Amino acid sequence: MGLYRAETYRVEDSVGFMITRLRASLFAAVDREVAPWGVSSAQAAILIYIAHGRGNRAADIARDYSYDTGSMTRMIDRLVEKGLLRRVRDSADRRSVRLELTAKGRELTGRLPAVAARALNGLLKGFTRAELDRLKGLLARMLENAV
Amino acid sequence: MGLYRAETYRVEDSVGFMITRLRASLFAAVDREVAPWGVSSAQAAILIYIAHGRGNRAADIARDYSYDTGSMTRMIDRLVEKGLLRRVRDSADRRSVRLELTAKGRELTGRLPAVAARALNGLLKGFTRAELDRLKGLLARMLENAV
DNA sequence: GGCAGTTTGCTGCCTCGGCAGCTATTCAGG
DNA sequence: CCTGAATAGCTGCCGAGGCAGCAAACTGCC
Repeated sequence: MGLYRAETYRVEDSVGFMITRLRASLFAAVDREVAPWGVSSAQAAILIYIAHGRGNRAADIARDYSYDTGSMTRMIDRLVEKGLLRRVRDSADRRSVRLELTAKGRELTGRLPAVAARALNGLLKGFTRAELDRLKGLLARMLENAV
Repeated sequence: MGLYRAETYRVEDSVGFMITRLRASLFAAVDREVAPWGVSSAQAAILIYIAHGRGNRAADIARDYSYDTGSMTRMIDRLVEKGLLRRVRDSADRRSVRLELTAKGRELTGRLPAVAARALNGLLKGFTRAELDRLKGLLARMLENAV
């Protein structure tokens, strides 16, 4: 019925296994670069999101990244504590908290996309543009199948 | 120089972002199925590894999954506590701990590959064998680039 | 206006995983 | 045989996420 079958299932042959290792390797590469700046790869992703202006409420980020709102609260706690982010209560919808980059946060965030691009390019060494597009197409189809 | 550039970097366009979401979705699907049996997707991966006989020491698993040995210790703690695994000190090399499935562990582990296959097939709906092979080939090349 | 249902964010509790530091054991070279 | 290096596992500490439960605020419908 499907491409994988229980009887022949091998961990090392699983797309899930490969994806898991790739993710770990990618995050580790970014972490190595941004750790001296006092942030982590996960924190960097949040900062980039806000800087790109795709939304600035915790709920926006949680939805787009399909993160848990509880995780978001604590993630923002850490970023606020580091002086990179500011919580501003929304006067129109008093449930919401608007997130704003501080000057320090903006300065740091400017350097982050280059790190992300470098880490990705490291994994994509030897790839042509067409191969990257093919890969993204396949991954996008898997994501559409995901709930 | 590379396929990704800092100036045009967009999170939603990043292979890293896609991989992260796919991994989360896959693990969540497995978790939903195995949670009633009292284990998690991460624990299931360990059990399958041992059942397949590719090694039965904590260090083997840590190396093959590139896990931290401290994480392994605690993971094994949880599996032992659930009565699925047994620690047996190796008499030949007294530093090592051999891991053995209990009867309960063997019984459970027999059902796990089917769950993994089902979850993967869910994400791969609509994929041909050739497309899966192409995807695995691209991911394998990225893994070779990884440290 | 009032009530039900939804959304937003927070909290406690849990698993997962990395890092650094430690002990015990084994191994390799002199 | 002895010393130094490598290996296996354990521990404390931390960040990351999911889940359930909560209060406050908003929305829609009557």
